[in-house]
Amino acid sequence: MELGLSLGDASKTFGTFMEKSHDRHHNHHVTNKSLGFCMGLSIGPNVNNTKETDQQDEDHDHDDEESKKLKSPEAEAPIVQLDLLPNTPVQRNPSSSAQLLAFPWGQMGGGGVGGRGFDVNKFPLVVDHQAETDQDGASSSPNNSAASSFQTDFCIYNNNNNSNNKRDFDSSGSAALGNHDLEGERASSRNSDDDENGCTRKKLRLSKDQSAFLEESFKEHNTLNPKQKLALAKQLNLRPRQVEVWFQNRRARTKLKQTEVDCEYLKRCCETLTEENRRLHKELQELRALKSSNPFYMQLPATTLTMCPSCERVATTTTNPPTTTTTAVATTTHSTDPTSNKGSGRPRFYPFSHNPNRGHQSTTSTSEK
DNA sequence: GATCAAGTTCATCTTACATCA
DNA sequence: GGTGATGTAAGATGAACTTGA
Repeated sequence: MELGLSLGDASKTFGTFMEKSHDRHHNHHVTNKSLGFCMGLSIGPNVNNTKETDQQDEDHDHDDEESKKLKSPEAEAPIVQLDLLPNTPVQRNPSSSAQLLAFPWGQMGGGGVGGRGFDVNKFPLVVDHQAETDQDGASSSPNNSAASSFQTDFCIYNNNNNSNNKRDFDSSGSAALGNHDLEGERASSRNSDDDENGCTRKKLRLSKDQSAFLEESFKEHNTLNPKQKLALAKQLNLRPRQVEVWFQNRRARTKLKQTEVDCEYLKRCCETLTEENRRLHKELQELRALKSSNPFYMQLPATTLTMCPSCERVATTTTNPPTTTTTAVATTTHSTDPTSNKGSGRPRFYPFSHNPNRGHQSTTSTSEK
């Protein structure tokens, strides 16, 4: 963890550091020049902070703005590692059809049931054919399977257009290609306009059961090997390509969510440190006033702030004592309270605000020439 | 060649609002 | 004026696609 704190002219002291952090190390940083405050934050990768998700609903209006800023490629660097997957397992309704399913690789319990009892999104002919094609070693690249998926999808829709199809999905999202009528009028009109082959991009909403099942499998493995993908696709009556895309999108959503949580966390860190900086400024002004009123007061050696590598707390290093020749002396107040950094879910992230011994920092941060 | 992340496209859904009978 | 039905635009969501590594 790196932390730089500059009182006074922030740009002089840590400007270079901030630039390097921003450009090269992709560190999140916050600057507040109006306060003469400069801060660089870098958090190690092994910090678990699931508790933060409880707070992310607060201050939502401001979050939108800041989250957009932090969603830049630089800000998306994995500064912190959060586990966004819900720890609590999804409640499984005994009557839910999802429970009738067994994960193909047999790790979710109840294995071996197969797809029995799962009666949504059935593609009786086309899907099986496509799955076989993929199983035979066909590429799952977009150029192959994706294009063919359009054709297969549209073939289904066209076959169903013979009946009076008006609406494909119900509002609850429980679309079932095998049970519900598929989009008819709009699809057919679009297809005739867009593509001479009648193969336009047709989107399908996965049913709740399918999504739930994929979600469960995602909890087990957020990536799939080809065997798992094929088995899952077969069990859900989806094409392997669909399963693959779903997992890709799911990983992207997880990452996006994590970025939002990170943004929220860093925002709170910034607020805390800003408040601390404000307090220190006030204290500095008081000491300056005291010094000016009594010039023989505060005849102390110059002091710089350093970070203790072991406890990552602010330490003071006294250099060049004006009246002696002793070497630099570093003093660090090591807190014996292991809970002194609690409260944020990220230990040691608040070097200031969680230390009850304010005097430790205040007396060491105010020495000036 | 397969896979993945990142970014994008686009169909669909949701919601708020306006209009009309 | 209140109410319900209908239409529409804007935003959100998610499946599918493209590109580059």
